[in-house]
Amino acid sequence: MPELPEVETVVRTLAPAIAGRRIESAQFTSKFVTPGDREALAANVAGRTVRGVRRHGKFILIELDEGSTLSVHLGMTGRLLVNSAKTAHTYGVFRLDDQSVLHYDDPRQFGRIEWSPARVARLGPDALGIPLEAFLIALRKRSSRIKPLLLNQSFLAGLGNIYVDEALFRAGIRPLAIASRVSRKRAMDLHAAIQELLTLAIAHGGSSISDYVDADGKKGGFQNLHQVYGREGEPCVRCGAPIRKTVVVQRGTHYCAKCQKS
DNA sequence: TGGAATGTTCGGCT
DNA sequence: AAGCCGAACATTCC
Repeated sequence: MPELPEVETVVRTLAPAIAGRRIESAQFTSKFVTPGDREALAANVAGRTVRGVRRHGKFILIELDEGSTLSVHLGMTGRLLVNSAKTAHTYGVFRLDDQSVLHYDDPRQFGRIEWSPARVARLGPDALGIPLEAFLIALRKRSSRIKPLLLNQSFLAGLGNIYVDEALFRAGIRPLAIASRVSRKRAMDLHAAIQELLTLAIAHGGSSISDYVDADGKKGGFQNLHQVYGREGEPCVRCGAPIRKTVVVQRGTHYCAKCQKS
């Protein structure tokens, strides 16, 4: 479910529901989602008050008392839902002091709920708001292919498979182009494309491809505005040529062979 | 039935 | 040493 726009939408819908609330109790029931001592984690969370909810890349950071932070990564199919019905894949339950309940659901269990994990510290700058110059300098230093690089969360945090394909299309760059060899002009276009794309996607509540919903259970609408992702064989919105689909680093990759250059 | 799905990590190799 | 690649994690859906 989750790339930066979806995670941001979850944060925005979650924050008003839980900020200022005291967590009466927590319960975790998946050894994958909550590795290690689940009961200790639950005990640590219980009794604390939610000071705020933030995001870095695809991580949701729930700030608790005394500067402590609970991090939630939604993986592929994770959901944080306020006052939803429990399902067969509910692996986290938070009871709040206003009698509301926050559920963490995740069929594939690729998501993680952890206490200030080290991997948050290893994240690169957030994709939304990275300064142009910093982006240009970082790109010039890398000899790897542009798509894998943009998917690398320690390089840039927040983009995933959908938004990388969409951003590269908007900037006219092939997914396999070498990062350091992208012209300054196209690199500037890519930076602008990423900012515009993420901003627009957030305004539409994110993309609901299969089962993404926000904390209130509402779907996003940005999937209707995708220009290449999920449009294999359909005409390019710019030139009319059919959108192609290949595999790059084990991920489905969509692009227009005519509009995107190496 | 096999393959693909919005993600990340790890081991092995170069 | 850094970077690339494939496999693995668990489940659902077509």
